[in-house]
Amino acid sequence: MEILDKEVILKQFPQLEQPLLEELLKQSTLKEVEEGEEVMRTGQYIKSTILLLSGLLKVYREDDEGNEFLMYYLEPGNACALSMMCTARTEKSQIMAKAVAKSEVLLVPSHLSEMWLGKYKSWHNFVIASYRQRFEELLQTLDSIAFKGLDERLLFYLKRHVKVSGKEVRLSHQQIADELNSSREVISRLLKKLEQTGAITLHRNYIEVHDLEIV
Amino acid sequence: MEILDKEVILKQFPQLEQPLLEELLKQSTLKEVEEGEEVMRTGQYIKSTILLLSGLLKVYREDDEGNEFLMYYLEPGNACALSMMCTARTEKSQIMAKAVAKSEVLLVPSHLSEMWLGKYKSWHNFVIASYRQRFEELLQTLDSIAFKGLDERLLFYLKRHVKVSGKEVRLSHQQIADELNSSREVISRLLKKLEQTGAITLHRNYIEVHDLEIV
DNA sequence: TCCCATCTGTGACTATTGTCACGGTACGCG
DNA sequence: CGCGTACCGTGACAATAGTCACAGATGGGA
Repeated sequence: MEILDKEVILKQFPQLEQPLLEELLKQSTLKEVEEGEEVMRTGQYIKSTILLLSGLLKVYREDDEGNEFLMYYLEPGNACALSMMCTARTEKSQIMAKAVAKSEVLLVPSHLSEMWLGKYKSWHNFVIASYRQRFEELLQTLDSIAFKGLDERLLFYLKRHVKVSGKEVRLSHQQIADELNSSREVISRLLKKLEQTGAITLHRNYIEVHDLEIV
Repeated sequence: MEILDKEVILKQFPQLEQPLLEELLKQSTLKEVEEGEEVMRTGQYIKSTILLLSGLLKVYREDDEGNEFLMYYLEPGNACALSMMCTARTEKSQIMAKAVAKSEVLLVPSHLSEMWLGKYKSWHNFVIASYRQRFEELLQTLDSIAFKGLDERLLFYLKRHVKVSGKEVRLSHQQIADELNSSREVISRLLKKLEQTGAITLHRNYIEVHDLEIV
């Protein structure tokens, strides 16, 4: 645990009121997580709200057979309000959060987070807004799975990835297939088609995105 | 708007504290909805939290082309905390709540609901618990769509329906197909297979469920 | 009672997605 | 610089789900 730099927090969470920030500094834990490291898993003992200071997290679902699919990304300034919500069940499927890049997170113990809901209006608003945003994103994911074919889902996936990490998508076809719960060959084929339209260019281990709207 | 029977509310929501119940009686609106009537639609002007007193609601997603899929059911004693969450967007997809049977709902204006979060501990707990439950159910639906074939999804659907409305499932194949965002013929075929295992018996406009666990 | 609207069953065909097999390519490391 | 490992491309085939066409069943009014 390091000394928290108040300015860093302030910059990411300008909407939080002063006294709340003071408490945040005193009561929360800063944690650095490496790329690929697991940040949260539903049903774990420690329940905290997670505030992302830097880096990038992906939140995804994993079933009992190791299948997974991406729910959404968390960017700096976002909170994973989910963690407040998750009961300590040890059931089959789980929600996982993993660092996509080296990240810094702030862990707020659940009891504090709950208390602050009443104590600090700005916290209350922040948590509600977080929920709202995450929920909307989850619904978009849900829609694309329920209503769309794999080709459109791939497009949706790429757009989202571009939004959080830029036009150089450094992923193998296998990784994409995993996050869409599909198979490598199928993704390769679809990507090839996309390349033929001129929307992207394929390279080893990364995809250069030109324009995904033209498709 | 009728005179609210305090005892009815009390029975459905025993976990709420006395002064809160008083306020509920004064400030909320009772509404009767007929079978098939729409109770909520995201993006509508009036934002309220919905408490279900009697009957049964289904909450589902509908996209711009009229496709739909069932998210979950709401039973008496449940709240649709979602309505607090839904911004007034007029986007493509929507969350809808519709009465499956004649129902009575209590509408709590959003600003009160939010205020009570701080004022009444029991309300806070109730809302959080509602979220949690609905969210878990939504995730189950999500799982079944993402990871399972249509046969398993149908089973899951039937089980859930049995849980809320008993072993006589009064639905046409077409209705089931709609709620699973599939087509009638496919559902008919799968149901036929289920009948052959002895799990169900098919009739016109209703399905007699014997045992869905044996499959 | 008879007729029509609705519901159900089924075969044939198509489209999409997943699986298998295999060959080629690029990169990193000794 | 060559060798191995991971990555990518592709054809053939299988499985699942959606579509079309049509026939038969059923039940509720006129």
